[in-house]
Amino acid sequence: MIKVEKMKPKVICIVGPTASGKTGLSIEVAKKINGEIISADSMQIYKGLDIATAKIKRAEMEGIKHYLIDICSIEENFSVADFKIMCYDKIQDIISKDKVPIIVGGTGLYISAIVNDMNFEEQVIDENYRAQLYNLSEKYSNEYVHNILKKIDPQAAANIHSNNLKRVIRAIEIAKYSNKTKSEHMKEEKSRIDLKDVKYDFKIFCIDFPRQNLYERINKRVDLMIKQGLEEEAKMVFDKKLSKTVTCMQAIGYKEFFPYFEGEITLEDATNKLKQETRRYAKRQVTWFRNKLKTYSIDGEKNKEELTNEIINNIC
RNA sequence: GGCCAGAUAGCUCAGUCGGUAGAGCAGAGGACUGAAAAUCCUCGUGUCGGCGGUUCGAUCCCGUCUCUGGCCA
Repeated sequence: MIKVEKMKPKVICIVGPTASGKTGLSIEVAKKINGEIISADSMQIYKGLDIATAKIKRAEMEGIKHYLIDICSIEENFSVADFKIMCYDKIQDIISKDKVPIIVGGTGLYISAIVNDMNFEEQVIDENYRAQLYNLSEKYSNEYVHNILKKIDPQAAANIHSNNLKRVIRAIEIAKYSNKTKSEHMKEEKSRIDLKDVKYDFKIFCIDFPRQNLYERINKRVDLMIKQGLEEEAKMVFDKKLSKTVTCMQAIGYKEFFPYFEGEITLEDATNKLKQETRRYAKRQVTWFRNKLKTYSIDGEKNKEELTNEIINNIC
């Protein structure tokens, strides 16, 4: 008896904390398996944010096609929901060309959205309502807003700490503007994954380093960024005087320089702060990969060729 | 050489009127579904510089030594 099963197309994901060498490795893998690369990086989406985001340069691509880089201007809004739609489109495009999609990036939520086929419905974001909720928290307390959520979605409220205002408010918004609450959405997703009702066969590789080693790489890379002109890029962002809610104001590599531009700290202080923030970010990334994704761990200290072979051996 | 002030967590320091100690920072772990490079939660045992003395008991008092600052020669 031969069991005939329709094979799902394979999609390779290469994840890892910042400065782990994803970019270089992904090029090698793409060359070997006739692949094309989709970036899963919440900041490389934006045009003009180049040095701080360690965006790949044209010359480094070695002819491999890259998608979802430089698709928004700094002032535009972009979210996981947009990413999910676009990324699924690109996956389909690449497969239809008989090539292998390789998703490469460090934004854990973006990877999860793809791998778990998260469902984002059409939704309007009501800035006024959001502001109203923020006002309530200031006027009364975080607990006050948390209590509002408790009434409409107790399960979500139990999962979100009352101080995590951003999340609490979002959960309230979901309940108000969609026909389901947040916890109902999540239940649905879970059952979909349990039924393995996902379109692709995702193979996720995570580049791991001993922490100390990774931190050294980060420190070195920040120094390199400075040499490449990070200060100027940060000044460009600074001079735009954007509101704090604009995405690029959250990127690591700009806001750390602002006190320096204001004359409050030295360049050295700013650089050290930047290194520290990057290290902390890497730690959060590692936590996500470790606990949210089922990854195949590869040792970042091995050379690119070895790693490429390891990946290829594991996808066949 | 003399005088003074220090020496306590990886760092900066607080404190114990004598009952073996705690903040900030650093660091670690965790959460995460439309801002995610964001947002949020949890975690503090260290010969209280060495050696003696006083004391039931010393990180605290006394002596001495070492080291680090400062001042005077």
